[in-house]
Amino acid sequence: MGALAMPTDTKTALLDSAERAARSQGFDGFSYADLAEDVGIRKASIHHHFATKAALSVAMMQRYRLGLESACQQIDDTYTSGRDRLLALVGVYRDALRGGKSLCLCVSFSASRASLHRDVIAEIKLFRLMMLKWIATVFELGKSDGTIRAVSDPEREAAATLSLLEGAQLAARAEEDMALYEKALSLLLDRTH
Amino acid sequence: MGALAMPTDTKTALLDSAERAARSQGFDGFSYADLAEDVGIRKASIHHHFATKAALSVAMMQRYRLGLESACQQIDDTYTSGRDRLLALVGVYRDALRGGKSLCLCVSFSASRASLHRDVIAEIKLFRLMMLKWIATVFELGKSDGTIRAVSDPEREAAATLSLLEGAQLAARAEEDMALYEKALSLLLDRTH
DNA sequence: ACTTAGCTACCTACTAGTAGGTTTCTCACA
DNA sequence: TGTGAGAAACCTACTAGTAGGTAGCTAAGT
Repeated sequence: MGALAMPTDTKTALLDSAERAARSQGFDGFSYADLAEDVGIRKASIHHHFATKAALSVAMMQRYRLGLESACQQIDDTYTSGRDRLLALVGVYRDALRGGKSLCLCVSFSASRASLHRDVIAEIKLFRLMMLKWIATVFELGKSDGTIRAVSDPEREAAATLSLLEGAQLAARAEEDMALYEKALSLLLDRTH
Repeated sequence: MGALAMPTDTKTALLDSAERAARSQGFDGFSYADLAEDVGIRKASIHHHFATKAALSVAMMQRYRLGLESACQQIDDTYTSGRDRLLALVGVYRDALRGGKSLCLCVSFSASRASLHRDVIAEIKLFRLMMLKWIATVFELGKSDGTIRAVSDPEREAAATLSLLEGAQLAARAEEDMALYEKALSLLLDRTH
C-alpha cells in the first residue's frame, strides 16, 4: 500500500489513482474525469482498460484485498508473537489513514454500499472474511504465547478488533486527527504490554 | 430517530427524507431530485427551504446531534445503572442500522468528509464530542455501581466504544447482516453480565 | 401590502458511457 | 528485409442524463 515506485503501465496508474480517490472521497465522490486528469490520459481512454466504473471498482477492491492479504503474510513472516503481529496490524491501519486524509478502501466502500456493484460487495465480503480469519489467528497466538492479555474467544476478539480499527479510522478521518485513532486503540494496545 | 408520526411541514419532511437518503446512500449518493420526488415537491422548491445542499446538510447533522443528545438524556432518565445505559446505547446504534440498510448519520457523513462543508464537519465534531462525554459518564457510572466489569479509564473506554459502535455498523451495513453488529459488540456486552 | 411556499423555465457544469478514428507496435509471411 | 494485418492504447467528438443552483412568477395566507 502506497509503494513509492511509479507504476510501469497506465492500467496500474489508473488503479493507483482510483484507490487514492476512493479512499479520500468515496465511491460517489470521484469520477473518470478525475482519474484522467491525474493519470494524464483522456477520459474515454479509461474505458479501454476498465469498461465501466463498476469493473474498475471490482479490480480496485480485489487488488486491495490481495495487498492486505500479502501484508498480513509479511507480518506473519516478520513477527513471531501475537503481540507484535497485533501492533503491526494497528500500524497498517494507521498508515492507511495517511494522517487523517483517507480511509482503508474497505471502510470507504462500505459506507457507499448502495452505489456499489454486487461484485464489489462480494470482494468486500471476501476482504472482511480474510481479515477476520487472520486477526483471529493473531489472538490465538497471543493467547497461547501469553503476549496478549485477557483473550477470551479469538473469533469474537477478531470481530471486535476489525470493527474497532475501522471505527477508529472514521474518527480520525472525520476530524483529521490521528490522536483520535491512537486513543480509540489505546485500551486494546494496553493488553499487549 | 425514525419517528412514525408524519412531519407537519415540508421542511421537516425534507430533513427526514434527506437523512434517510444520506444514511443509506451517503452524501454524494443522493440528490435534491431524490428528495423532491420523495417529498412530492419540485426540485427548485427545496432551495426555498435550504439554499444549498451544504445548508441542508448542516441542518440535518445538527438535528441529528440534538436528537441523539435527547436520546441519551432519555436513557439517563430511564435507566439508573451503567450497564442498562450501555445496553440502551448499543440498542440505539442497532436501531439506526435499520436491519443493515443504513448507517448512523455521523458514520455516513464521516466517510464523505471530503465533500462536506466545514460547518457540517463542525457539527460532526460536536456530535462526537457530545457522544464521547456521555459514554464516558456511562462507564464512570458502570465502574462505580459495579455493573460494567473491568473499567479502566472511562474516557478511553468511551473512545474505544464509540469507534467500536461505528465500526460494527460498517460491518453490518457492508454485508447487510445484523449478526455482524452483534458479534462485534459481544465481548463488550459480556462485561455487563 | 407583504410574506411564504410553491411553480416553470432555465442555467452551467458534470456524469458515465459510446462511436469511430489514429498512431504505434508486433508478428507472420513472402 | 520489407510488407501487411491485427492488436493495443490512445484520441476527438458526442450522447443522454444528472447535478446543484438561479430567476422570476403566481397564489394563498396573514
